[in-house]
Amino acid sequence: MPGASGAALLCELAADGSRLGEPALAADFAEAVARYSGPGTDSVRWVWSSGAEHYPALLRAGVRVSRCHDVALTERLLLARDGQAAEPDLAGRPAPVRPGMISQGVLFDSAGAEPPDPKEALGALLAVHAEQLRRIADDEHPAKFAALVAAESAGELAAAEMSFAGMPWRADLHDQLLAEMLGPRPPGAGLRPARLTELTAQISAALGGRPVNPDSPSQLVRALAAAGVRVPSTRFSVLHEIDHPAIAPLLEYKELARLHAAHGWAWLDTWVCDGRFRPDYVVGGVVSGRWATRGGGALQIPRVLRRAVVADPGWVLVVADAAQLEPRVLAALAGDRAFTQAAAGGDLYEGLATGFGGDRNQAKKALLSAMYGGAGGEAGQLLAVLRRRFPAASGYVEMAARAGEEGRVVRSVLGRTCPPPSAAWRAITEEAADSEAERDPGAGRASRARGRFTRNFVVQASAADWALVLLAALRRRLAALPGPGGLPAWRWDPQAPHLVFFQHDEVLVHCPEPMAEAVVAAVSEAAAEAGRALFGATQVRFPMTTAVVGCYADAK
DNA sequence: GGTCGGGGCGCG
DNA sequence: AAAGCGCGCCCCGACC
Repeated sequence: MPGASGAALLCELAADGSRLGEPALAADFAEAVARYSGPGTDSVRWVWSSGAEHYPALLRAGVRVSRCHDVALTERLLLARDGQAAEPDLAGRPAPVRPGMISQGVLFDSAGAEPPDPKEALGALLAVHAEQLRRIADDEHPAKFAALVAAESAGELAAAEMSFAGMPWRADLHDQLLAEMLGPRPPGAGLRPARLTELTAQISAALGGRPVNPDSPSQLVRALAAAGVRVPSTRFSVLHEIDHPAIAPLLEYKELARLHAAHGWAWLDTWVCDGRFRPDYVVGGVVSGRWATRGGGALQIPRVLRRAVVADPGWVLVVADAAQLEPRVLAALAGDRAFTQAAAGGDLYEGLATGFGGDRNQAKKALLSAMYGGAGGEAGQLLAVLRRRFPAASGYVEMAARAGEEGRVVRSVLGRTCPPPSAAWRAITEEAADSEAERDPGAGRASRARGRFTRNFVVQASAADWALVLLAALRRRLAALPGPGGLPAWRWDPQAPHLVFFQHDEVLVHCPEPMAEAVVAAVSEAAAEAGRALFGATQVRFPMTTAVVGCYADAK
């Protein structure tokens, strides 16, 4: 850590969170962590206010930790469980922060604003931590909730390490791809690439010659109407049905303009440095427990740009994604026998298809409708089939939907809890009405919308639980592989395999080519471990599709 | 000059 | 009658 601010106040704790001995001042936190990391210290778990705040500096000092309890992330899980989900009040003020939380911790930084007394800050942190352990033990399912806390905390470690390592990214290939599609890089920042200018001219010409800004949906709707084409919107699904000379250049424009705006040269300049893209992950940033990222659109990288993700010379990428994760999770959650049978094989939808006259596509559509709350078109009929053939699975999501419609909360398999309904939702849905006819139609709409949310939450959040446990298990197994440099596990080893990307149900490991086989094995062991951690002895399998490639685009 | 909601679309 | 979940990000255009 830079300068004089790398000091830390440390205190050993017992398993119940009580102090063992007096706090000790360490002049160099990284060195202190290293001291606690020798052989026989596998069970050490660092308790700190926030890994996001403290771990990157350790990594820069070449030190990694294997386990931690992240007080900030844990507090958020507990608050959500106890129905205290943050909701901005009418004045837009942020939710209150509990004393001793978040900003104060094991570490103090003399460079910052007037620091709190370190001993007091440490005392507050320890008190919150001990209280968290009690609250976890009080959970309806303490072991599962503790597993969730451990996985969330490990996720923060993995996130910091992935940002530190960075995803290999060839700026030269990215630039080449952009040039092929858009024309050469424009000389100035605000200038449009040649191809977009050409397409804009073609669109305007096809619509009668008056200039039209293809980025403006309202201008497009008007210009199309003037040309005799009436459209309710300008989205792709609407436009691509239409037969008109303006449509082809317009659709091409939309695709390219988006690429240019979201992941074009400006993105490259901002986000890729020294051959690495370093996303800023927000662990648990989505209510379902999925991660988000801050800037960089790391979880929306267009598939075409995977060409630019290339392993270093002598290295490979192990690309692993969970096959049909959400339906498998539903099968295990519901314990549906027939469904579980289908999920015991390789292709889940194929296994379900017998229930739908052998039509795999129909089976898939029915399942997605059940998980998302779709009801329109043929979905209704397919859902009826699903209900008959797989009663426990559809019953499970129907129950979740009903809970949501009634304003209750639902939980993932490890106990992540969805937010309670907003005050506005309650006001709309609880409005008294003398008869169904007088009821505000908005009430039914809001109620059903929340039902779709909770219906999906139980599946999406449980799938996120699974992926998080997978990530934590894989991280641990990778660290245990004998590294080529022979460094101990507590040292960050740039020569060893490491996670570089995580996207909901997919992970990338960058590793020396000779170690690829060991990494692939670690992935499948981690997947099996995640299945056991969530569901015990279920028959449902959670297979990973794994590819060892030089370039991300060559996976699957 | 800024903020903010909507349209649209990338990813899962 | 409404009409499939979760995000982040871009641009536009209305508004202050």
